[in-house]
Amino acid sequence: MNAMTAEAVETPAAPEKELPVRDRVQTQGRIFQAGRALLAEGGFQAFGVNAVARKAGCDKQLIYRYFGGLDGLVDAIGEDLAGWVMKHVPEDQGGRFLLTYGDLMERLAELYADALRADPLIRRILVWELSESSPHIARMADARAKGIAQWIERMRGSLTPPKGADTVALNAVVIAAVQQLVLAAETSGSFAGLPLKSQKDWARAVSAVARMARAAYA
Amino acid sequence: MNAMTAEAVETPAAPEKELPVRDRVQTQGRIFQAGRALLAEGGFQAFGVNAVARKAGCDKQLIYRYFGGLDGLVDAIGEDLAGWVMKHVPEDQGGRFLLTYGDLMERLAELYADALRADPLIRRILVWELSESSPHIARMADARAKGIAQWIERMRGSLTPPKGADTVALNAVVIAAVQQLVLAAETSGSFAGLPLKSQKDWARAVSAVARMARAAYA
DNA sequence: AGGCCTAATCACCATCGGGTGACTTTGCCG
DNA sequence: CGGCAAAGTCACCCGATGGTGATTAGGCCT
Repeated sequence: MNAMTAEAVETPAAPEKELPVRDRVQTQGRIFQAGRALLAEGGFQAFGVNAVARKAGCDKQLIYRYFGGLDGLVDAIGEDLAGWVMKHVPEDQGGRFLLTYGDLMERLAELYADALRADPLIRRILVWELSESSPHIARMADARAKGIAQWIERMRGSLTPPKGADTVALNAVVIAAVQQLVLAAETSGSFAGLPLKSQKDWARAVSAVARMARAAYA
Repeated sequence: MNAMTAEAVETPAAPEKELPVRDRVQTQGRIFQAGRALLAEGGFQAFGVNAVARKAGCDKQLIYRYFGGLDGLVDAIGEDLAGWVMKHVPEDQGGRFLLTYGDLMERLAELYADALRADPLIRRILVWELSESSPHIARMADARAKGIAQWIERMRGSLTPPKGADTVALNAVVIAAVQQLVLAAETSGSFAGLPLKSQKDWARAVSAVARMARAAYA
């Protein structure tokens, strides 16, 4: 600090030093975003106190102070993602009329695939959910399941499924297929011989899901 | 060591000490099995040189000597699992006739679900594949994809799919749905509101997949 | 100016991870 | 018996991790 008296005055424009902000909410925000980014980029493996602090450009102690540790940070991120389905899956019907329950399922597959493919963070969290079972994760999964259910409820409108169709199970299957395909695509770029890279690949995959969903309700 | 002269002779029956085996192949086997078990129980997170050595009851150095490190061990395990699909999915038709392509897909879903549910190790590896992409993992995934393709080829016999059906994509979707459901069941016990615990739950889920698969080929 | 609250950092701890070189034991073979 | 190669163990190194107590530095208010 005393070195600034003589020579540092020659560079008054604060060259690189990114001085600490000394603003609690802003620092909280930086930590939060660092956590999100880290999770989105490297998954839960790259997620740790030290890594987050490094990325946020502050001391890890602050993570404990402001979030009560990693668990608290995860909770905060999870809470922020609670309404993810509603936020990221549009409610309109994209100009189409949903005349049948099959139409609805087809649209669900499309939208869900698009939403997942557009959001790295949620993909990582989905994988995380498969890797271990902790309270936070369970809560997040639960919130998402409820969100999906609500979304379907809203989109359904007055449509009624054919008698004898197990809509809960069929919904789950459609969602499961889409989800697995998207997750697998990230690391391997294909699944069971089906390439999943280009936009055309995805059109093909979604079309297959749609065909099955539609047929199941015919 | 010199303490054995006077007092240790009173316990000649080797009470607890599990002396080292000094048999290379057997020790290799113990390491191998320890790796498998560790992977099956705790997933790739619990998998490490120290953990394997601990479980195998030997020094970790031997892992480097006999397998060339963790990577080598993973390769060995992966190689052993190469023909997994063929080994664990029966070839017969369980007394049924597969009259249509839809029958085939339904049977595929059933068998694949059973096989996955019966094998913790393969489930962990599947999750691992979603979590990161390393050469080993890629090789394992590839081998499995080929195995599935071969199995279908064999089961198919002389059945021909309807014209206009994208069999590769439809296969992938069925496999994807089953896989996601099985993996999700392990940690959360349900998926998108569909419970996946009891045998009845599974019958319901597989039935939904089967209905969709069958319908898609109708 | 002095004091005070608090944001932020520093220094440190124990632990565990992967990895390596030197060492000891054992059985076998001439 | 002597010795030698193989099986196995020990003792380290290094870096990174989660976690904590003490300390510094900055703004604000009287």
